[in-house]
Amino acid sequence: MPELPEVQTIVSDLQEIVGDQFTDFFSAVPKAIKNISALEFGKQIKNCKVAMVSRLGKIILLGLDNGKTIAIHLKMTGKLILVERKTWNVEREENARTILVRNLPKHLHHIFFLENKVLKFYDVRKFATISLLDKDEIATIKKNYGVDPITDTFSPKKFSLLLAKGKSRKIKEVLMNNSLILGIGNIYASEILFDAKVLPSRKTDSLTEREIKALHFSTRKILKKAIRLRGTSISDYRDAKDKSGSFQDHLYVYKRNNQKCKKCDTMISRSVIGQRSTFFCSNCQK
DNA sequence: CTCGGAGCCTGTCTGC
DNA sequence: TGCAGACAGGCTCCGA
Repeated sequence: MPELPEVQTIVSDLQEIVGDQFTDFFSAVPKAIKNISALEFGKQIKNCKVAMVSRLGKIILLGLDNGKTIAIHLKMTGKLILVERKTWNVEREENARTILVRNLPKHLHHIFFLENKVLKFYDVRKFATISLLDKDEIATIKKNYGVDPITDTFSPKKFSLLLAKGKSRKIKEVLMNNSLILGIGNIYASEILFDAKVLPSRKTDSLTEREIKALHFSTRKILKKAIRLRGTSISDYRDAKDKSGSFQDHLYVYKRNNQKCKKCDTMISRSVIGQRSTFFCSNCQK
């Protein structure tokens, strides 16, 4: 579901829980908790304060005051919704738990109770994961991860080097490869390629200097615009306040196959690259 | 090593 | 109306 702009939006919303303290944790789908049992996870985070909320690629990181970090990956359909604690209209934890467990809404799989807030974790397809990591484990993930495209480290020169590492693979696969560039998923890959006027099936080693520059520029432009618009809500993405983003109104190609290109009236095409649907304008993109 | 394909899950939509 | 099949925002694992 969420790509970099959506995760970034959620991370901004979650700044509200910095300084707040976990009081309880409930999981209806314990399998989603990866490196530890749900019970142990709950025990370990109990009474910990949230020291910081950040993002590593598409992974949401809740840094705790005991040095550990809760790492949440929303995958396709994960949703984090933050509500005021008083919304539950109960005074005691036990009451909240009982009421919740008895009337658990569909797809609400995990609940983080904090002193002032409740963080609800929904996930239709059960792909999303939660882990509790120490500093070394975070470092290992970082080591295998590429560059974050909205940071200054992502220079045109750096981008060229990454493309060279991508060898003769298709440009869309390289854009979506997290060991090279972080956070670009299926929606933004198609949109970036349209903006840069490059066909998704082009091999990286066939790209001209000018096209590489355009791709670098469009990557930042599209991602930043999407962050400004608080993400793309195609079906079920919502931010942590349960509101839709609005980038879906600015899509040029994604899921617009058999509709006219907004720039040249050519029909938008769909193909499959790396098992993923790919959308492009065969006239605008070369 | 790289690559393509299956798999994880559930829901929705399409076409027969 | 029913039902099978395709498809969905991500990523990992497996075998060739």
